[in-house]
Amino acid sequence: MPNYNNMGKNLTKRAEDYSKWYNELVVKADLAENSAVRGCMVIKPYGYAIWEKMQAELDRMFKETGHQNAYFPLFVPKSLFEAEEKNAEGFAKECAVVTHYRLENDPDKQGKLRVDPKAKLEEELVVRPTSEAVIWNTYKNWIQSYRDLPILINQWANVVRWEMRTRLFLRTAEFLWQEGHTAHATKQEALEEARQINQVYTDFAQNFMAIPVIQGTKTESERFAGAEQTYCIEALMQDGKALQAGTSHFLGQNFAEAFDVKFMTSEGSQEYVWATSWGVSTRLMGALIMTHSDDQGLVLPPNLAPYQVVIVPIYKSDIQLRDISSVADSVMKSLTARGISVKYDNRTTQRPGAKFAQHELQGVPLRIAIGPKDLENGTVELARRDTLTKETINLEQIASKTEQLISEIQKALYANALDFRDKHMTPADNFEDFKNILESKGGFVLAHWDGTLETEQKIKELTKATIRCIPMNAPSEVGKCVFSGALSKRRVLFAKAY
RNA sequence: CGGGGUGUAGCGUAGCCCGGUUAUCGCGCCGCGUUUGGGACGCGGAGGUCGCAGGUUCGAAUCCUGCCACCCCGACCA
Repeated sequence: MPNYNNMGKNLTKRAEDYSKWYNELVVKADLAENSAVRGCMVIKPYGYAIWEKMQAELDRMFKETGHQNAYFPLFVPKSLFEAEEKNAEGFAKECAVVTHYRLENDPDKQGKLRVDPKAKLEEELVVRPTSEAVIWNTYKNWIQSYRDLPILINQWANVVRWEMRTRLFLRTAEFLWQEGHTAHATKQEALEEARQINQVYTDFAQNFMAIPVIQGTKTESERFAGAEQTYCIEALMQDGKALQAGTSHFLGQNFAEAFDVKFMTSEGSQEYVWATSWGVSTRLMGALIMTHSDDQGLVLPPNLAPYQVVIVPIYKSDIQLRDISSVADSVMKSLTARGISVKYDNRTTQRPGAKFAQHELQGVPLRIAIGPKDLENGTVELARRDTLTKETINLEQIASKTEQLISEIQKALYANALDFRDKHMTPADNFEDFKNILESKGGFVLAHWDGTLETEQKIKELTKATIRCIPMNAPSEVGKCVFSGALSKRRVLFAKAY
């Protein structure tokens, strides 16, 4: 059993120890914990149930846009991995590599095993940090003609990136994600695919997770290794730091050239195919936690909650519990009939106060309490997690009221997060202001940039802020670079980032 | 991999500088009873190779050396 004592109460959200707050929240809300394996995490059942909700919705959206799921190997032979140079270079420093395939008894240490030196692999296997290499090597055999295109495939998988420093959900050595890999006959079609997925991610984040995001493109230095253009969505966390929440890449013909994937056009000529890849990961759960949580714990948008409503009985005797349970049962039936997910928490081992605290910590959107008074009056108590307010309503109203509140909460969470985000999106027209804003209130800073790598790096050096994206729908506006003073056509989005 | 910090029961900790009975306290856990509309209370109980390995000493959680793990800051990154 998790230790719920003093949970919530201890979570104080101060900027300087935000990471501690965040880590505690994750562990205490029973979502995940550090594993004994370096840099990896254990996703616990409640956390995984949230991930499953996300998967289901994304999967639905991908299929609606014509994609299919498939699965490719975990291991990438080194020679395949290095085929696309930029990509290989970009990931080289963080690869786990399999070099042997057998252990044997250690002759020097009783009962211990050692790697069998005779079992060295001819060619090392890289544990995929991403699957472009294996997939393109496979696509090569699938594509001959323009009639074979497009290929629109998504894979749900785990990947490994041997990061120096890890952080629950945000940056773990192994993480779960989906990665889409598509092949197209024309550049235009591939570009449209990358943009379409960016829009899918945006809709998902905003409508489903209630996380407002800014759509944009990455600067060259922040682009995915091997991509010609990277589209992204950027979200703002409550501590004023930005988080990249999802990316889709237009890969040009780089991978097609590297893996020799050609097709014959309807005119009979040979051409390289055009590619995209895109992904979101369990990092999105980090975004969820850091966007909506408060000092009482997690706050879940109803769309993502493993159960949207919890019913807590309050009773003195077994007979009372029986009566309450029969009311709870009919409430559950009427809610379930409307597609609302409900859990009846009739554990006899916890008292009501402890249950209230636990469900708040776990972010259950609505709580219904039924006690002796309610039995007498034909009422129930309905409490909202997001506002922490309670009201007593008549039993007959419960289903309609609950349904209404669920959609209200979903909207309210988005509206609140959007309000916070907008209040932390500040224009800056000179470097002094720029620095001050980053120091004092944080968040996104909208500033003119001269478009050079030097300026981008210099600003990063001086302020730790990076260009999160060049916003997609930004109006063009003539101005001067906040750092160099050179001419600029539009503002870009700066922030300190995770 | 560089800088800083921390390892004592499931969790959080006191003790360490200045070595000395049976290692402190809270939570949690187990039993019994009373409780149950916001994290219950009483009584009783279990639980520890003080991160690991050496060394100094009559004696080490405490001092010394080495190693390991974790956390924070940097570099890197979904």
